[in-house]
Amino acid sequence: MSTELDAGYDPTRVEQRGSDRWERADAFRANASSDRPAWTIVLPPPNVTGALHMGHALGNTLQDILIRHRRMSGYEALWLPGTDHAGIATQMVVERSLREEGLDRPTLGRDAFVDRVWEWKDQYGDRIVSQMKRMGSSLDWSRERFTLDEGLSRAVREIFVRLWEDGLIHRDDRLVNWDPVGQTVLSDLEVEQEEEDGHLWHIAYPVVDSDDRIVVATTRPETLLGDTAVAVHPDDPRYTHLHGKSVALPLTDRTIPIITDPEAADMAFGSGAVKITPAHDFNDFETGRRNTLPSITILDLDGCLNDEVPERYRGLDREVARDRVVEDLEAQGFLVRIEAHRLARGRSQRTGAIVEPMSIGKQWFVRAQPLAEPAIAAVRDGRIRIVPEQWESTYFHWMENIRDWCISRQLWWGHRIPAWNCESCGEVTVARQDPDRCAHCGSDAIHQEEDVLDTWFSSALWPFSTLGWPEDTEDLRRFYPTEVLETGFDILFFWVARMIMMGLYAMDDVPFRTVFLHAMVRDRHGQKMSKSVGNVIDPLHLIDGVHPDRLDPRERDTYQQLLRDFPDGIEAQGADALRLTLAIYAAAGRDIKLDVRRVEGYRAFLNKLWNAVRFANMHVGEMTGPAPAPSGEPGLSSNDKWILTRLADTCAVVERALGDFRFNEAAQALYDFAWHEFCDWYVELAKPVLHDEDSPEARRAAQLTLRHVLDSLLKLLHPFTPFITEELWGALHLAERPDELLCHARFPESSSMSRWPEESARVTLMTEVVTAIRRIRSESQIPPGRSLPRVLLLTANPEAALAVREGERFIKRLTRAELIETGPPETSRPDDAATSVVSGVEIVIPFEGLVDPGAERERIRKELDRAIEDIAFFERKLGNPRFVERAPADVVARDRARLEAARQTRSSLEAALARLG
RNA sequence: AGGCGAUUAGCUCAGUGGGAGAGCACUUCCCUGACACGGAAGGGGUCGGCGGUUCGAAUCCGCCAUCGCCUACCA
Repeated sequence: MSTELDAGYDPTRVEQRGSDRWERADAFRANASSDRPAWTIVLPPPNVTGALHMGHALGNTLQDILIRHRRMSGYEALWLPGTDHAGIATQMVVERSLREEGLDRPTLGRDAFVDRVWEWKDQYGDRIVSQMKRMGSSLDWSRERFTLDEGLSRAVREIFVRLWEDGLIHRDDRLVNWDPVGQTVLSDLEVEQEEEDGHLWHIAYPVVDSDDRIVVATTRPETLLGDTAVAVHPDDPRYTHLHGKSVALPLTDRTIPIITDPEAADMAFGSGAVKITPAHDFNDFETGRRNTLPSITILDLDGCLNDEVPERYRGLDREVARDRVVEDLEAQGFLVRIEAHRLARGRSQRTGAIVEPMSIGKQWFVRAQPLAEPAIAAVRDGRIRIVPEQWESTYFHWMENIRDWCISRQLWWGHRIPAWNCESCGEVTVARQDPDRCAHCGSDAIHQEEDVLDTWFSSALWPFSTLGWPEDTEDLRRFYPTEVLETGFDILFFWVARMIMMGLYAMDDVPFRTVFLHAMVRDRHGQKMSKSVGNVIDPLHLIDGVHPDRLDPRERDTYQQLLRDFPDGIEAQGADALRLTLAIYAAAGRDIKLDVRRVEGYRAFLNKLWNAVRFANMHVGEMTGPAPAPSGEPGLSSNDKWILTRLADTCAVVERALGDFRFNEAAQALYDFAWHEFCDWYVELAKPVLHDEDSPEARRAAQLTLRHVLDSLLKLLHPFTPFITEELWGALHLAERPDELLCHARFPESSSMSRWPEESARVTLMTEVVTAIRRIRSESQIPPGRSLPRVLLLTANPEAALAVREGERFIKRLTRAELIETGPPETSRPDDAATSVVSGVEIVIPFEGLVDPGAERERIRKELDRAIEDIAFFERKLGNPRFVERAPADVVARDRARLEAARQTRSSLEAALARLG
């Protein structure tokens, strides 16, 4: 362990050392058999294919702050990591690499393909894991899990069978969302609605046995080929005469009926008539069911038109077919008009493909409503709290209108559905153990369902499957329910809501007590980060630095905005600076517009902290061991008491803020205390004492205060900036045992800290006097090198008098004053002097050739104007009888005191002006 | 269409009932023995607009404007 600290803070070195030290000590392994209360967070498992992005960085930072705080506060803290197999994403990645080898999935076959995915996972799957370690996340890697590992697969199977047995899983042939690129079904949630510019085509359908035509409008003219009816409202007078008739479907030789349906047709919209395509539209599907219409599927799985349509459209992609259909309609006189129209189109979240509503046979669904009811109750009665609270209404709204969850996916990478279809009797057998024969007829002609389960089905079990469920393990008993679930609001429904449903179903207890939803990280202009926009900020670029020349040319597009803002690249800021930035940005309920320059600002803060510890080390370097509060030290000065009091106040703010997920408030309080109170004032005030060999008691008290404050400060900061604090704490030799680590030290408690309000008030007043003198120096342009031969500090207030007398040597030092004279306001003072008043203390600085009288008159007039404004303000306020009557007594008293002070200031300044002539 | 949120210093943001704050940027001065990733001092805001409640409003309520986000089956 090095005692000597480098002159400058180098995050890269510090963080490497910190990681090594924690890893060697196995510092974050939770002990299930300890007698401390358990406190658990499960890490939202990132995709194995993923790379660390700002959302992860933010989530990891906030979770690590919570878990480190609890670990240091006497809890058995477990933060459990793992990754998610990410069905579609991973399968796509591996298929892409196969294509590069000239292979494809079908030729490889299912088993060989799955083997390839596992190979890929073993090779690349730990990228995100090592990136998370770089963030300083204090995860218990000994408990790392993967959604497809053996234990979790058993949990998935068990829950599937239970749900099936309880009638909560069923099969149905409904319209589902088909992703023609991913070649799989998607749940409603995985489809993103996107508004685009499109058209509305008005098409005339000729009525059979009549010269009449009925005009329908559509955004998708090609689906006309699958129409099986035209619907009108039964009460629509325009169409009464057509009830019961049929139309000849253009471009086909089919005739379809005109039906009446009050739900399908809206009289007020367009022509009031609507074409019905049951096989390719969710509404039309329902209309079809209500009216027992046939359903004609016109698309194949690739999104191309199939043999149900006339020959000239077969095999065309739907987009191409659309153009041809429109052309043909126009040529044949069926096209009435075209309007521009905004429409929402569903796109696959994973592949970006336009999703087609279609039927592809029986799919597996979870009946969501029975599971949702207890999940709603858990939030409503407060067993689960959602932070920020505003998300609760969103949660309730979704849960109360929840729809069945389609869980089958036509993929190979995932948990294969544990269901066997019987060729003999057609029944399905769902079983915990792979069956040999059909449970219904005993036939051995059974084969397992080809589909796998939605990845979110396995992640819904994460809070208990990772702890060993369905086995009754020690971990499960000890660490479930978990405490906090921290994630982005964008997966509130995908994941959080489903975990609540599954946790209550499987464990009969909530999976976590608090849901904390963090904001989205955007670029500095508030734009969502995206590769195509080129405004992505990679957390690792901030941590390790980035130089344009070292960027892969292909990555330049992704990071073009960063390269524009920082043409010379960015220096390594370190994980600590990034974490502190994110913590300070993380005000509840607001998006984060990340400005890289702010990271640099917080890195500067850490450099400041580093140097403060270097300073301390020079003066207390010989001391080792714990640094208890020096409350009873005989030499304890008011300055010492002041900083100890401010420490206690800061600690209280941190405690309250962390308990309430107000990370920004806690971090900001520590920043202000460390820099603007400890470094700016205390260290400067302590310097003369530390150098003073003649007052050993005072010197010792200052040394002990310095150590204690830094010890507490490093502890308080540790959850935010773990690396640098661990390093500095080591350098100050504050450990009880040589192998003790800061991450295991005891977090400070404000309740056990002493406060000295009177001494603190005096020190605060002294600092105000110092600032006032410096202001005169600066505004009167007295060169910094010149000392002030004489300064008078005059006050009628005994406490203020005590403060300036007590602080005399410090005021002298900090303002370069050679002589301080104190006294009552009656004291005679020279005519040629600069004057200022602060907190009832009149500051008089004789010119001695240093100050220009004209400029000083100017300066005093400005200060006088402010005093006069103040007097007017408070006179007006206190002159209002209703204010004096109704405002709280302390507010009135305080304003009276302020008025009195302002009047005194005025008379002092007027007198000073008079003396100047 | 509905719901939620935002609008505070040039930029990015804190601040929820008692005289407007931070970081960065800006101006002046200073390489003083922890730190120039620094120090000292300073300039800059009718807190989106209009009404209301209150002794008192950036803060609570209503309306409007602008911008986001999320839900929704409008052909």
